[in-house]
Amino acid sequence: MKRDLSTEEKIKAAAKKVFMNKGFDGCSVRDIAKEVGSNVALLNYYFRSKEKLFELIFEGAMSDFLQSMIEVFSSELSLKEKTTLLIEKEFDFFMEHPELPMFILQAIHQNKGEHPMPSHFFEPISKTGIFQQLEAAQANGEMRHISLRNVTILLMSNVHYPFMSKKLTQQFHGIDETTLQQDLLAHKSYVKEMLINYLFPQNPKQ
Amino acid sequence: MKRDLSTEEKIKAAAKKVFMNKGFDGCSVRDIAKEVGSNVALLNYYFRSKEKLFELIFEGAMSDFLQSMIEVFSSELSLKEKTTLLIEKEFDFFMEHPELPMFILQAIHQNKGEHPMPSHFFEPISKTGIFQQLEAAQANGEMRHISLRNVTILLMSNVHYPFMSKKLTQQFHGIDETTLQQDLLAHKSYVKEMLINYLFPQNPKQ
DNA sequence: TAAAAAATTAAACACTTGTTTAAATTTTGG
DNA sequence: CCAAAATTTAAACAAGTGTTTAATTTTTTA
Repeated sequence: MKRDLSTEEKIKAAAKKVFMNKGFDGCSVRDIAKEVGSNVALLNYYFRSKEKLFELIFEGAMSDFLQSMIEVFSSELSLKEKTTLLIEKEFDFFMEHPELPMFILQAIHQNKGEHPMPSHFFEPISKTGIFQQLEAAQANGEMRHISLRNVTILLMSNVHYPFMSKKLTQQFHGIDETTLQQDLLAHKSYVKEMLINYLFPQNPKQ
Repeated sequence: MKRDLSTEEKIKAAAKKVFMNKGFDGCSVRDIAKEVGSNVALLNYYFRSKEKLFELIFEGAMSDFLQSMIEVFSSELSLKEKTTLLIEKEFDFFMEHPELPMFILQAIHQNKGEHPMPSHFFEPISKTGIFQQLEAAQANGEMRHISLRNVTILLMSNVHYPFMSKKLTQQFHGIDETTLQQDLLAHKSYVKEMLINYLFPQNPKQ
């Protein structure tokens, strides 16, 4: 009765790897089976279908994707400190998992897998009280008056995109992985300085 | 002997639409044929294969993608003015073609289509003399000392990403297309102010 | 207008797709 | 140890894939 989970986990790991590299449409279940080193039917034995397997991988990825956000927002820091820490943490995380932003955005863009989204992912973040803190900081004069949504766009743009565009950047400038890695580290500190200066100006406007 | 180009163009238009929406792997040639309202064999009659057709679409998209850059760089303006103008133009362009950034980055990410890239796209930009202008502006003290590559990453992040993440943003915040459109317009002016302030500071560092 | 060329089609090709079936193997529990 | 359950496999399934062929229709041109 007791089932050995190692096979199930091996399939998930293989599926994650293949899905990340080729996308849902870009791979077949046989590609994944080959990566596992087993039969195709085994995938449907553990997970009911290719789609269900993908949804599982997607949810895990999404969870990782939002992890730093919740961690940082839950801490007892000023908004300025939280912003710095968030950029720091997200950057370090995506340095280790550079494929994640593209995977997430592509899946959502093409509506692969069921995305509960609205409340399912929004609520945990809302519960950290970050929104109230933002309003308070803006009322304070500590922070520039920008909507939460626009702050989000600014942050995500500067943190996610550089990893999504890795290949484009490499091909465009004709540089190798190591050089790009250095550029990304430089980008991190630029973004920290630029965003902090902009969002928390010395002489706040309005 | 004179061939009517309208069919060929109709196929290209349909292919562009379908490829943009579903990606190379996400669609079949029959999907495209259905969009055209014709037979599958016709696609291979005009273009030799699905892949060749995709490469054509990709190259056109890439050309559009870099168009504003070359236009602005070729003008007779200061670097600061060029930066403002570039953000302005790219934004307006992507407002009209929001799917483009995701299409390009996804194609490159998954190595769909042959990407000549290195010189083929880099050279025309290099020929505008923008690199010399950048070095001069930095020697001047007019501009912050940031490598060309990092300037590129900063600009692209803030201009491309917001369009790539449209669906994510909408689902995340639970907003409709019109509201997002307004956010994007706001983002444009934020980015202009933020980037200009950062790249061309009043009291330049170093 | 009639022969030649071009455009369009339906049908078939060989192959891959995700999934299912049923048999074989391994593991488990009494 | 041995039946029962769980796991793994090979094989087959129907449907979909990109591409090609050959026939048909339309257009061109002389």
